[in-house]
Amino acid sequence: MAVLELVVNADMPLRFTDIHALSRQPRGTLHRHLSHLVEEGLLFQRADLTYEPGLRLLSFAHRAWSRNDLRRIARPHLDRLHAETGETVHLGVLRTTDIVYLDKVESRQTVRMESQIGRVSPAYCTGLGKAALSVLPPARLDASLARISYHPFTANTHRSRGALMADLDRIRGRGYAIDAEEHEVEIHCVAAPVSSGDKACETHGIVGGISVTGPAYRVTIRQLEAWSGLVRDVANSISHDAGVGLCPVSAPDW
Amino acid sequence: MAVLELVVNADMPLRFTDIHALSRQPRGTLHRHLSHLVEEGLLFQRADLTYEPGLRLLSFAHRAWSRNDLRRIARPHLDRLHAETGETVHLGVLRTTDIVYLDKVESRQTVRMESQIGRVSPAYCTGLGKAALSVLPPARLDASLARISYHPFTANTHRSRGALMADLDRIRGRGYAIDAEEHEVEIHCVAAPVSSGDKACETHGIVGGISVTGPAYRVTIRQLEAWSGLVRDVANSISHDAGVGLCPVSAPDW
DNA sequence: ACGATTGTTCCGAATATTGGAACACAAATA
DNA sequence: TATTTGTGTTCCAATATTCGGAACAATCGT
Repeated sequence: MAVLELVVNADMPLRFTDIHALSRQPRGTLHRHLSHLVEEGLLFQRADLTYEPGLRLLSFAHRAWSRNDLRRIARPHLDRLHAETGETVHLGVLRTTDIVYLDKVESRQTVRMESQIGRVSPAYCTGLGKAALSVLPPARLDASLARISYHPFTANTHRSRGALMADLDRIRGRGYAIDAEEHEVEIHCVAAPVSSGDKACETHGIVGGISVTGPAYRVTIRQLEAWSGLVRDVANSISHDAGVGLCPVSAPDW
Repeated sequence: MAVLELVVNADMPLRFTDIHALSRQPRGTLHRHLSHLVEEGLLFQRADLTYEPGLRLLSFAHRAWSRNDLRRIARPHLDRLHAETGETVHLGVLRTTDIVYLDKVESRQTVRMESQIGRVSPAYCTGLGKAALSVLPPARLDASLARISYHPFTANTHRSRGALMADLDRIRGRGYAIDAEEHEVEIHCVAAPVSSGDKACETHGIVGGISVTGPAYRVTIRQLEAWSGLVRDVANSISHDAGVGLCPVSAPDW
């Protein structure tokens, strides 16, 4: 898995020696690992002997995405939110320290829609991420915070656990999070947490959020706060629907 | 991997016992496998103890898709083909016996675009699949054909290796494939093969295709044949670009 | 032509996986 | 309430697999 992650996250096809240098595994072992991954279709070996992500990853994701309950439940709400704001709307889910984008409704189709789905962004400096962190039970929050490294993407990015915690307290109080160019410059965002399943359960249970994002020149902080109530309400609707649709012991159909 | 495939391809979250029955592995072994898959984020265990595809699959696919060379190269050509025909255009790649959809340009945005990417369809009864099979070197073609089971999706679906082979011969002769309701009723399609990399190489080298698809009432067989030359030419352009862009020993940038 | 680099194969030693059986818990049944 | 059935989890010795150093080709650079 470490090898797969390494090759997939690279920015270009890697040769055997490149992977060898990065993974620090013995050559014999590494070679066998790569062969297995290629056999399984998780990696693809090109004619020039470089390795790149395999097609099977795509089909896995297609199944994962098209089946996803939260996404299915949230979709009409996202559409509504987009209709009322006119800006880009995201749905994301927390995965330890990162947010994975599950769905998107875009104002203009200039940037291709699916290009964002499956993308991963740090939780501590995005609206979605901070909203999700704010509703995490203490145990899981600690586990996440312990693994964060505070990379300063912009001048506004939180630089310490303390700063993040203070922000999370504010977010818990208001029920929504604001990202004012913390991850990308010229980008503003307002987000609210979505939690599926029973909150009673400390370990399981999906935590995520929805957000409205736009360029800073058009979407001012004032505008974000005007939308904040709406975003929070829509997020609550999704949480509610997700709680209701909580798979009631459904048996497989065979 | 067999367990992962099983859970991902199911139509609903599976319980431990369901997977046990399907996989025929001893309970101890299966339990450990599932635990490992959950640890790795490839599966997710819900509060009701059922298993569903994990989020990590999405992020893997995002990387795989956004980096994919063939897709990047083909995109402008697909746009051109769509502009000239006005119908849905697909790009797909052959994976042993199946076609994996890599990209899509749709006439109307009614059906969501990304819903198809990563989807898998049988090669022997789709235009894309037959086009790809038609340019496969004999060794690889045999390997693929040996693993096909001829499920009759419609009245027009090929039912035997012989029928498929005869069709492939025609396709080789003309340079394009026609799918007249072989996979789905009321759906017509014309496709042409794309082969990236050096054809000299027998084992490596990507084989795929592009297609124009539409409802049978609007896109008649006559219409398909009118488009066939265009589709073939665009496919050749993509093959050419892919051959040129054939990664010339590029070193990683670190 | 020569050494350096790269990809691949081999095989005994070390290790992790296997799977049957026992365990814990719940829900259903008597 | 006692008993049974079903379900998820843990344990551990036998076993099969992986590990990784070293040898082997093939290619590249000079």
